[in-house]
Amino acid sequence: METVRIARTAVDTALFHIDRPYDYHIPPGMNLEPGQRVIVPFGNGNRRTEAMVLAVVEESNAEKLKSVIELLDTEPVVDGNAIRLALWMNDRFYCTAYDAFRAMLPPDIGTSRGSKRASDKVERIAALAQPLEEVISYYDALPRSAAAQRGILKLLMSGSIPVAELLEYSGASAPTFRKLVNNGIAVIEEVERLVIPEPPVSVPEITLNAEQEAAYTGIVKLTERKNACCALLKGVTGSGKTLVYIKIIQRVIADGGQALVLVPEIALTPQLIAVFSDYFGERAFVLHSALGVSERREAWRSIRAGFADVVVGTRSAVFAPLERLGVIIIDEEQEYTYKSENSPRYHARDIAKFRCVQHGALLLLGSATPSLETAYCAAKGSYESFTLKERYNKKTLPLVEMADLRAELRKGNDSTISEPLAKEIAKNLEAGEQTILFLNRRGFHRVSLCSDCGETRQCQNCSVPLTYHAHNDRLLCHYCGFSAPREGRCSKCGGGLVFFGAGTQKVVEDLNVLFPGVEIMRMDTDTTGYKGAHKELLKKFSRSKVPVLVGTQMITKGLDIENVTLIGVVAADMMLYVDDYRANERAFALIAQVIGRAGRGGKPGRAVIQTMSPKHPVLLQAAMQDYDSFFESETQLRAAQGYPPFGEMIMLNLFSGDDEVLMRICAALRDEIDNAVKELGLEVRIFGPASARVAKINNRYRRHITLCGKADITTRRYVAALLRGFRTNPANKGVVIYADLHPNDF
DNA sequence: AGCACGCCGACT
DNA sequence: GTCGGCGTGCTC
Repeated sequence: METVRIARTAVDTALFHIDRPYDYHIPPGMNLEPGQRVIVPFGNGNRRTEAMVLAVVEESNAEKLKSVIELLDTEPVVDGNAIRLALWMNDRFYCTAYDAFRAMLPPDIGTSRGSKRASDKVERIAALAQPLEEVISYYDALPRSAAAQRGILKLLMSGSIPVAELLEYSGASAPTFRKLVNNGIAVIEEVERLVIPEPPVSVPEITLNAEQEAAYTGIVKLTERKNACCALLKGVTGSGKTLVYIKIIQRVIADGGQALVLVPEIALTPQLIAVFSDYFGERAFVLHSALGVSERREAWRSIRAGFADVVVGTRSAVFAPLERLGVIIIDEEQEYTYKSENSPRYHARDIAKFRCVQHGALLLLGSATPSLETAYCAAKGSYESFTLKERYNKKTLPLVEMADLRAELRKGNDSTISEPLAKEIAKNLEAGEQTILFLNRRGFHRVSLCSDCGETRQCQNCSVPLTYHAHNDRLLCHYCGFSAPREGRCSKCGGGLVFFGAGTQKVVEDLNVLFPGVEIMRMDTDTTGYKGAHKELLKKFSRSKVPVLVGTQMITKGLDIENVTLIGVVAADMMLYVDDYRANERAFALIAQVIGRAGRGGKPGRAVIQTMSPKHPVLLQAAMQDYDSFFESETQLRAAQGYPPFGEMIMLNLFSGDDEVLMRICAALRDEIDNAVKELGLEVRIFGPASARVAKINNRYRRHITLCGKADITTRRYVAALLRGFRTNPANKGVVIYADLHPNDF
């Protein structure tokens, strides 16, 4: 039987429920390789669609196949490892295979065929224009006097060489070479050239302290194994994690490898970026969102061409096309920015792990407050673990005071600033030292709290706080949908209930009343709208010694100002009592981080934490920066509920313009899932349907159903089949569904 | 999602 | 008789 070569492709417009490899004839004369993009006809109307060639295979019964229309790339834009990664993502993150490729490629890769741009550097390469025998006979026929020509030809016969180098080595003049070209013996080929960057000449030597040295030697041993493995480097800000990173990267490079460094957000880590370019010069590439489309494409091309020793970037940089990966470092690995909220909904850590396995590389996770999942792996020994305890210049822990907001309420103080905090601010104003007030903005939903005992009303099924909804005057659970009428008094002690939700603006107003005439700076997403604003504000705060800075999340990072000796956590409860199983984890990390900012140099730091629950274990643990005991207690809570790391979550998100329809379909879906879970014997709990935290966006209502438990292959296959079936069922018209593994928002 | 095929009502 | 309504079904 006769076989023909066909291209197996991942098609762009194929939506998830019809996504599978599609085969096409390769027209005669077209040279196709896996990893190249093509245009193919797709669907009844044969619409021209982009597709990625996954494989070229021999097929015998290929009569009814359509043909590839056109080749988009002169050479592959992704390699075999990347194709395997994309197929894995397709299986795991409920995205189409093409979605995965899109995430790997620069946004506007365009057609990389023959479109040389003015910005590209062009190099002139000299080559022979005729077969070797012809050249030899020309060479032999040269007169004795033509030494220059002979010199040129000798060099050229051993291979092509840049014109400039040819002239230099042969000692011949440009006109001599020109003559050879005119005689049709040699040619000049213009080749697009990427500038090969040089490492910086003088690299400042790094000296590690004993602790850093121990971590470094341990980690280097892991990279030398050339066997994929994971390690956790635990160390507070200022303990010198970056120095250890640099040393390890230097070592990996010396071994012929490449390093990939991920950071949560480029804008917040300017110092880190600066350090990398100091040490690795032009061989370090930074991929950040501020890069223009063409800059990004150029950087990507240079990296793919092998000119990078180190790539530093945010989440999407995890796909950087490095072929000799020796180590991937994820700094502040617990940060939620590593999870993509759009398809493909991947976590950079998962991608990094997969790539490390492909390359036999080391995955190094760095953090002062690791995610519970990571800490758990380290605790049970599946990750190696290293700790840096000592702080840079031996700074001591700040003195932390708990300000009891219940007492403030009893005193009649309903402002956002408690008396103890006000007193400390006054002290700082007098001493000419600076103060930072931190307010968490995430989760401004209204949680009811008892003003006497500090208790929140928890969901009976999910052990997360119920949130208050004004539209129906009820308390709701965002996990399971449980709802209860709002109570007037605390069920434990009968005390009065208060709701909260304050913004930075209110804090500034209250400060203006307390300290008239004192300059107050505000830093949040409102005041850092444009690019670079964040940096400028920080500079201003540091230079002109503005007495008080009020800010959100963003002040917890990239801030290292000696003169800041007081930190105020304005509303610790707003972090604690969020209806999210990771609330404790986030609260601990944020509070530990922010109070760690107090005091540098000689001056000791102080911190005031304002709360309704001054005895809350998480607050006390954060105040002491005691991660280990936080880990102990939190692990027990998670285990009891089966939440990660003791179970994995898959969230099904559903949208519709019509809430009635959405509710009906969600209820039916839940029944269907219940049955399937029983039938297949899946080890999962089912939550929901519950309305999403932000229940309505752009007039589209959102609800979710969440599976929590063992996300093994059977469960994942079932969810994929469920998604496909949902889309094909006409009863679900008008409702959009997608699935999210390890959602950020549960 | 698109796009075609297909089987019923108001026009030339 | 035929132009076009959008229900149903497939996409190599």
